[in-house]
Amino acid sequence: MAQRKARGVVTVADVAEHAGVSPGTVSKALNGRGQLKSETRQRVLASAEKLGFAPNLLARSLLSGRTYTVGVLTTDSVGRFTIPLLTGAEDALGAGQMSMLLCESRGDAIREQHYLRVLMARRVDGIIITGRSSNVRPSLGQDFPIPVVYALCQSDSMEDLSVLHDDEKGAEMAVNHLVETGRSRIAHVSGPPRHAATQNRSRGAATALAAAGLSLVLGEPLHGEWSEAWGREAAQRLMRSGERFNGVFCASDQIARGVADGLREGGVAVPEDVGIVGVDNWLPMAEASRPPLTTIDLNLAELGHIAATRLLSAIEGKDAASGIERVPAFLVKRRSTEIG
Amino acid sequence: MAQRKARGVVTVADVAEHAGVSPGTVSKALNGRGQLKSETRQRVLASAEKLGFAPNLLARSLLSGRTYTVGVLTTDSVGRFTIPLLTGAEDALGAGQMSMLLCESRGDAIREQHYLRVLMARRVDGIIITGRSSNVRPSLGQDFPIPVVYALCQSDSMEDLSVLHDDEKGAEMAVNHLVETGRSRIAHVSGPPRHAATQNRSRGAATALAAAGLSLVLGEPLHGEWSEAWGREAAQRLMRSGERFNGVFCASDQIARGVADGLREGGVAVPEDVGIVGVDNWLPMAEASRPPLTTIDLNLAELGHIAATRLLSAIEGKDAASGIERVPAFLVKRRSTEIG
DNA sequence: CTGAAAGCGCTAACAC
DNA sequence: GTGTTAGCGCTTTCAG
Repeated sequence: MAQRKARGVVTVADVAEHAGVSPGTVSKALNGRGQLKSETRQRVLASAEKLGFAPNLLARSLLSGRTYTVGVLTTDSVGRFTIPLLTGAEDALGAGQMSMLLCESRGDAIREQHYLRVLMARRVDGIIITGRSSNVRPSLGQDFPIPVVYALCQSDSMEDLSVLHDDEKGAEMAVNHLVETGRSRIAHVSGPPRHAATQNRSRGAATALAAAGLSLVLGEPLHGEWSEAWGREAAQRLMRSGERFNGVFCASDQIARGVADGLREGGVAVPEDVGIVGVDNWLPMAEASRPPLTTIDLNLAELGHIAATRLLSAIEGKDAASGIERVPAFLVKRRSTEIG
Repeated sequence: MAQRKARGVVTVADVAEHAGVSPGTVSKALNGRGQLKSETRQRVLASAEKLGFAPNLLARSLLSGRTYTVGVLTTDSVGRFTIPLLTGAEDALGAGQMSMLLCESRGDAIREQHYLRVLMARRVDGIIITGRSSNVRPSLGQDFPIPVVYALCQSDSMEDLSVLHDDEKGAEMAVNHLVETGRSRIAHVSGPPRHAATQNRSRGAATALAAAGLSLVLGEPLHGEWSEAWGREAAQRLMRSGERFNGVFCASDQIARGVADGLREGGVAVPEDVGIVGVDNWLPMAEASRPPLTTIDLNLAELGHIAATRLLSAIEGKDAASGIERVPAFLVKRRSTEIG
């Protein structure tokens, strides 16, 4: 090798020499293992400090078989939904001194295979697979050699653990809140019908309405894109339909904001005439909306935290959970549903 | 160690045995080094394939002194601005088979120190420091043992390389575009005065106006928060000022959107009466705005790509660049400045 | 209580 | 052409 004794790389041997002990002793002193005279331990610690010793984790990992690293593989590119998830995961992992190796496969299967190989070669202790495609994705399989947790996206195998947000219960909370604030004629403006999120939110809305003895204005959800433009168009349709309505549950904050704008510009007062609830608690939308939006927060940071925690358990050989774990959403109240 | 021969961990020794050769030969065959009979090479490759051999990168790194890993340390938490940057960095790194270890220090100096220690212990080949605080941040120092590049945030030492977006030139492009589309009475609605971004954008606007022989409507930029609400308020102020104006350069898309809403609701037509340009090309804002916003894209993915590329050069011992490298912004035209 | 020695998985000299 | 050996930096028996 060209680089012998590269700049400043202090090893246990160096510390040992400086402290006048053997490398084995240094190891014991630094890791608090074995029986050492406390004076020796102090001397070693002092030497280590003085030389600026930083243990080489690679060497340790080679020996222990653990890298204290988890791979995070995002199937689509890192986006708005992945960020809080990463933050939550880091919280859970950081406490266990684990690090995150980040890979974006961008929906490309070839890339995904590549990254999986890389992560295995790097001997990560476990993998979090994430990605927004809230529709089901193929499992890595049961004989994948290390623990895997799916976060925010669902594996097609129930042997795997998928940690998911709770669209359905979230939608129920939204509708219940509209009902509790006195709205009885509720419409539902949603996203593209093929998305799992759309379907789950519609189902939750239906459940809550049924429980309240109500039914959806127009009988059906209105489907469109996840955009403000669609929200505005939906507002037009509602106003033109001739149906009376005093509440709208929107499947995203973008849609909700569009609906709020559409209604206001059509002369309908929010929240006085109509209450609106969105989903996402995406602050730039929810807070900038006129009025600011009451919305369902899907609790993605918590989701990331839980996914990481479950992965850690599996890595440590504890009962590996499986199936689907749903993380409860919560309601954030703002002006769009205020009464009085 | 508890776990001897953990599940499925195939080593060169296993491959060697299976192929009836020595470990050294396996290494040569797999890495295309040395002189081997091609038949032997084939046999080894076949065995490796069959056993599902995946080389342990840790062992290789321990030997070579390189981990093919870079640490990415975000000073504030990962946000909207960090995402494209990460994507760009990954593009550049992935090509070189490097992986990214992600650490969020969240603006906490203790955490930052901790993560730096971790990254050093993991023997990363280099570090990208990023974070949105576009004001200057303290350098890690010249005797930091591995290469460091600052991306999106500026080091206080000119010995370091800071890769930054180009607020000033971007602002010039914005104002020039307004001028080229026939606007001569241009106002500037900006963010908080203490932010570097605010100052740089104002400076660029002033330069471009001076070059066109124009001066700012109201003489001064209007300062407020980075929000739509501020944009709406600024629109009111402009309309009430009695000054004539036909162009507004806004220092963010959020502000620009607020201005567009404020003007429209005040009976001013955009783009017919007034052209608007924003900054960020933040699609959920720029495209949802009515009308959609012409805006300056700060090219953050490219910024990430460049930062990673420069880091790779430094790691490979090439001329380590220093000082400030500005990544050119570009203009994205949408309806808010359309003419005819 | 401390030192010596072996070995994690791999690669690079140097023999043969 | 291929095998053997040594060693990357660390931890962990096992002697002493």
